[in-house]
Amino acid sequence: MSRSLAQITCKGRSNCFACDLRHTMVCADVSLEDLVAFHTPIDDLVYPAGSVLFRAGGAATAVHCVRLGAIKLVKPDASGDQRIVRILKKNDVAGMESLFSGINQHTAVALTEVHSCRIPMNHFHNFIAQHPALQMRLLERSQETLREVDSWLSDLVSNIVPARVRTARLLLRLRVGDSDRIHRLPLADLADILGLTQETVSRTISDMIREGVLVRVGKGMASRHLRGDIAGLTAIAQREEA
Amino acid sequence: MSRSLAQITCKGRSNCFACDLRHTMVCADVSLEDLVAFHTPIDDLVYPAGSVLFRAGGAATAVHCVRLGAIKLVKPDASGDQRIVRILKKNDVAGMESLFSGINQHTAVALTEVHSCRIPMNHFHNFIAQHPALQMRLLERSQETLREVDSWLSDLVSNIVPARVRTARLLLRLRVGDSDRIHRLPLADLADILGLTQETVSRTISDMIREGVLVRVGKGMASRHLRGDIAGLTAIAQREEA
DNA sequence: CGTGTACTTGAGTGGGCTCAAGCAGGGTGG
DNA sequence: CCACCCTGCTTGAGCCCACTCAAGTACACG
Repeated sequence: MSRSLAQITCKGRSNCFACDLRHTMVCADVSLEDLVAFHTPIDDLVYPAGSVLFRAGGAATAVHCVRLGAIKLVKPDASGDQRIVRILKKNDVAGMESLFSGINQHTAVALTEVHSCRIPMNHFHNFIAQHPALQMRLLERSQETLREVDSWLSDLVSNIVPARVRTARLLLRLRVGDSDRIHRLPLADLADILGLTQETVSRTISDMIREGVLVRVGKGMASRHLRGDIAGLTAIAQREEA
Repeated sequence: MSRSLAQITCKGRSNCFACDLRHTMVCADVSLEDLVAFHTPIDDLVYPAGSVLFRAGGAATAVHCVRLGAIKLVKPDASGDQRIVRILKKNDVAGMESLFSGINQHTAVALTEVHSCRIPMNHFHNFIAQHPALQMRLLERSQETLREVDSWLSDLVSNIVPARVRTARLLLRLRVGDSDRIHRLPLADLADILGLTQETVSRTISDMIREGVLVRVGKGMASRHLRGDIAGLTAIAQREEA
């Protein structure tokens, strides 16, 4: 089993070696030999926007490493209606939360086209068990996620905080990198994140556009981006009545 | 280093061997010998109700294993005011979220008298590094916490859901075991969890008492318990207009 | 017995929800 | 190319739940 790395071209299968995420993802801290043995059953998949990766309540058969695009994790509340609890981007792993329970906690829906590596759950389990360094990495990641969710809780969904402020906070989190471009999710999604109605979010954003804090980029409704006055948004986000 | 276990009586220090939590906590999956070496620097502490175990933003010097009582984790939001993001009970570990960052994410306040084992952070770190089984356990725990927080998000703080419903859901989570007794936190705490005002929570609970879904136990305000009609509360929690 | 803390209750207001109509753009089929 | 619809968004009118402000009560403690 000592074929050269270059030989590992995988038809329909993922190629961890060519992956630019190699050092930040699951694979990091793992030797190349192990990786060769590991990566065999991993599928390299493409999901169109809107498709469902897995559904809450179903058996968790795999985890997905996101290599491109964004995914929303939706959780049904005690009375049935859905709530977005997290958004996954490049480098995130979907399905980790079912690692031990075996049952999906969330429904995962692709927001954009998504490229992901699908790792069968039992395979993943075995692999983790054999690589302590990986365990630490996953633990660290889990804690990161926890921190993220904590601030969603305190920043985004406090009813005590006015809709306008929370919306500004969310928009700031949807920046692409450090630019002033902002991902424009469908209203329904923004509403499901903030716990507001579509109408309220629409009004709030329209107001901001009128004030010039936000600018529509392009003109069609197809444009999934806004341009934002970051300083202005930040002021609003801190309740400084911009 | 082979003194008998019984000899290890620790003045002011914790005694893991006598601990009834031995098999559910950090210590589980670890050999007794390792434990002897490990437990030396662990302090066995008692915090009175209301005291602060650690403060958000400060350096994380230790983790606390809760052996008795309850702790609230409070997180300051982007504009300064505080929000309760989690409640820790027996068997939970406070401070885990600073394991990698080194900085406390939350302020931890004792809700009741709290008995905890204080494990210095660097010590904890070393110990984890040497015990893979422990890593897996911590990972599992971290995921559990994540699940917990997710349902706080979807069940408790959706503004879309009326205050009455959310309050019922929270009360159900504050049951002691499977009984009909319910921990009665101060109004201010309930409000900070639900993202409501004290007045609203007070009115909601008073209504439930009038309807008989809740019953005050004892009479003084010192009583930190209620008795609840679980079926009734469950109905309300599911929006079935009970 | 007075003071403080926690809770209760009331009156009035307002932010965000509901219901509902209207609009834009982008497909699709004729 | 236009007519059509369909989905996503906007905007308005009215209402109601929960907030605000404020006064009042009950118990706990010194």
